[in-house]
Amino acid sequence: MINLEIAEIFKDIARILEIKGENVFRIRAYTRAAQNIEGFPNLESYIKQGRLTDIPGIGHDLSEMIKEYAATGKIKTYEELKKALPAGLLNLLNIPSIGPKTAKLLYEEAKIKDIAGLEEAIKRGKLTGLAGIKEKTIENIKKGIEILKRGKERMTLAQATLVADEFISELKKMPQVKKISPAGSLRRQKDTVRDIDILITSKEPEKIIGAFIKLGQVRDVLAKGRTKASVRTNEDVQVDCRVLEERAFGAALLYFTGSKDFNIKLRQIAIKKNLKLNEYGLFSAAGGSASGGKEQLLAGKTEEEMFKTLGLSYIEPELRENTGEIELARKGALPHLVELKDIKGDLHAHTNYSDGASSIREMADAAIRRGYSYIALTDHSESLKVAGGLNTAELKKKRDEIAGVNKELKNFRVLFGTEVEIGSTGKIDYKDEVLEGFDIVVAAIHTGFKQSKEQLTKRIILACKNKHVNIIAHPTGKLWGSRDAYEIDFEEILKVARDTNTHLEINAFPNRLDLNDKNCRRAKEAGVKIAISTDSHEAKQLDAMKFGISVARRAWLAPEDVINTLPLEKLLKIIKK
DNA sequence: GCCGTTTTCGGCCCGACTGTTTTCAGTCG
Repeated sequence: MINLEIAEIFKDIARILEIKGENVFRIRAYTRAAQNIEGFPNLESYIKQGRLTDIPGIGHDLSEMIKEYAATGKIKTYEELKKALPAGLLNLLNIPSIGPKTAKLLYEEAKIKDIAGLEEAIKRGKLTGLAGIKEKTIENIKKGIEILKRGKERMTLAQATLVADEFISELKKMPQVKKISPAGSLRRQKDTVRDIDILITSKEPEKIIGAFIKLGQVRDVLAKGRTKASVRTNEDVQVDCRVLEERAFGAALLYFTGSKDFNIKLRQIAIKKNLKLNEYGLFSAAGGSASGGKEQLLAGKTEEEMFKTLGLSYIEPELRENTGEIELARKGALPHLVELKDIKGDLHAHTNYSDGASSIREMADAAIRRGYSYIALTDHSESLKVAGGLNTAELKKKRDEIAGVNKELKNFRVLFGTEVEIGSTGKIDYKDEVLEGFDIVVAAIHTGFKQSKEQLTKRIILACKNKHVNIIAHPTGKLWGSRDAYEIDFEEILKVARDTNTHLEINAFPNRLDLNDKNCRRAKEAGVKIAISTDSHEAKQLDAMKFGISVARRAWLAPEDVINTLPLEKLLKIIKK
């Protein structure tokens, strides 16, 4: 996608400028622009409408570059800059412990042009003698190359939650630990997480840090100080731990939850109010050395008082990305975000009729235990043979069994559903008279991902136009770690979905999380309502709902944006086409 | 290079840890 391509270019430009030792603010501008552009899958429509400078961090120059890339596939400034440095040199910056200064030194003083060259130079002892580089630094570079080569991708939110829970439950056992909380992107509930931050309050930081680096899961200690340490686990996950005093817990939580951009914005607000914001608290600025002015702690214990003192209403962690939430917090106009307890049922789940492991009754019981009042059991349709798609005879049997279960259950309803195939031409694989018999129809693409953007878009649009299709499941087909999203004209699909009263799904299954937060926010803005569903293939998996909620909250969804927050009668009414 | 509820020019977030240094630059988050 064009936005990702341009984001990569801007990141590259930033790195080239870093090595060249350019103005740090100019570098930051490119970095920030890259981050923000990544979040605009619909960049083309912004270009068409001449709205590029509406994107935060995009001003005159960068908007020209974006237009240039869209028109010619190249950015002249970038092509020029690239000539200045060997292509492989930027890769050195991917090595932990090597930053722009070191990369520059290695290139200028040792003629190192890429990682292979660096390894060769280390072997031959060519690095010794370079200014500021001694044994320890060389060791760290070697380790850094190792780490890079083992190259862990980001974890899914579910995996990160698991790792963090493990660490937290171990550390909680220490009597010195007062408060403990995950922070960072995990607390912001991003769909994937690179490393894990854990925040602790205690009067005895050394003891905590000492115990932390000795935990069973820890393989390497990357850094260790009095109040802070970084380790890598046996599974190659980096975990950072930071210990502070209790009176700074709110300030620290705010700071370590981020995002970086959010923090910078908050500090700018503090400065304007003549205050200083750091991880220890919010302070009135020192009155200057002449007055011997002491800075005074105004807030720090809780996040709530931090926000309040900054003149903002409380901003939920999932929103903290500096994409407009701070401005709304200033006006007290933030949306009320959907919560797990708002969910009344699951609208996409499988049973042992197709490829699931649990029976109809087991799925119903599991849903009841979670406080739901309905569940749609949406087994695969006939053409998806690999997943045991149901033929007409099997459908009848399933419908009868559901009717029986519904008779037994009070205040709960099992919906007779299906997940149908959107064929390679957009055709649904059950006939209309069969589709009519379902309470709810979920449609999805499981084959033919390699088709062109136009074809894939057309398939989904045709599915939306089918009068029996209520929900498009996992609309972009992304599978974390194994399959990229297929390309679709999302804006076009949103229009048709809205006009045909078709709903899009947040598939809450941990390696899907599709729609993602950004697409989902676009859907809300376009007036498309969302279903959050787990796609469970076993009763226990209904618990994945919480990850779908995370996506929804990051997408700014309120309960009224989500159809399965509705009671059954209203739900059935609203999905009618 | 971006940006403005003090500004269209002059600012631009802040601190811990490391390794190499005798006071700090580089890296990281």
